[in-house]
Amino acid sequence: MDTRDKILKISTELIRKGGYNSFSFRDLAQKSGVKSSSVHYYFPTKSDLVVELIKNYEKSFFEKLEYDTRAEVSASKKVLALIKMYQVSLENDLNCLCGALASEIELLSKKEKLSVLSFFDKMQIWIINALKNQKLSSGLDSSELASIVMSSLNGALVLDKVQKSKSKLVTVKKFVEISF
Amino acid sequence: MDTRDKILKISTELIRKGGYNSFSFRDLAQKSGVKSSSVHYYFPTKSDLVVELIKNYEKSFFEKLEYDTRAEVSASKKVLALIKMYQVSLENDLNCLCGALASEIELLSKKEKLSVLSFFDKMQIWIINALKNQKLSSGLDSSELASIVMSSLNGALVLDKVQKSKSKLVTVKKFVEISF
DNA sequence: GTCTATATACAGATAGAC
DNA sequence: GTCTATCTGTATATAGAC
Repeated sequence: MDTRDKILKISTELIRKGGYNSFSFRDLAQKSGVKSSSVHYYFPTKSDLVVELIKNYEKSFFEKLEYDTRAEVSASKKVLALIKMYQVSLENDLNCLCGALASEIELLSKKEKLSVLSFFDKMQIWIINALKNQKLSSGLDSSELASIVMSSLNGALVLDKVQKSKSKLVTVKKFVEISF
Repeated sequence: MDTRDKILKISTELIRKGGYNSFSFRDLAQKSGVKSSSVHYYFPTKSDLVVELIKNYEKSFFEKLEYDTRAEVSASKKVLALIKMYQVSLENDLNCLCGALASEIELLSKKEKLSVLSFFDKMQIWIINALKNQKLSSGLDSSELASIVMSSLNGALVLDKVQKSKSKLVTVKKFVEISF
């Protein structure tokens, strides 16, 4: 992996652990084996770096999701693949990148905000699409159910990192299994 | 309000907007009309300040919740009062204090972590208790339903601040209304 | 209880050599 | 592409006067 990719990888992980203000160019420099001026060579400002890393995250997130559900037809199996991705995050003690940034959305620049928004809009569309033409046993329509899945998934990941013994992600999984 | 209370109020709001690292003692000083050394007079370290403000938040949060549900007997009405509190947060463009801190839990000191944990443990107990002896139409038991409510509530607040047009909190409300 | 003044460390960012 | 060196500003925190 070249220096640029190392910087992107390291900074993504740091945001997922502690948010936007939890790391500096010096941290990135040290962890990627160069000096901070070299980090600025690739990414003039922190905002440039963050915008790019969100785009990368979005791309690889949905590519993986598409790949993992390429053979699935049932709504439940598709959504379960999404949940699985959150469970992998939890196992690695990582937040969702955009979830972490969303909780400090007011501090972000316009471009950063729009990138975070794009991620969640895509996720919502993906879930709604997965639920299409599916008989739903609850009293919610597919768009509402998508909302609940998305909210609970993002909330559960954050809470499971705090309340280590009570897996809320597992409960979301059960909820999906019995709802559709 | 005296200086100490001002500092607590201001810092709570700042964390709810941008997290632990989004403000400094100088910010607090400026906004409360004193110098930063005076902030240190009340709270020697930032951690001292944060631990105290979490405790205050927890106390007033559950006092309000108890007060708002003092006359309610139905599980649904009780949980709706909790949801209402999140909706008020959203209207004021504020995260849940402990939600904001939870998403950067790894950066916190032991005492801070335990304070955040205490808040969510209390909330979980409160919801489970509200659901006690309630007939549930979904296939989840009361403790599982409490998990879903808690996760979706915390997730929805964060997401609603990003995706302004799609109120996920409203959907959580609808979910609770039809579930019990 | 609030101040001035300061210590020490670190932030984001840039100039210019190699 | 990476470096050294540096600018300017800010961070947490403390000493000591009033």
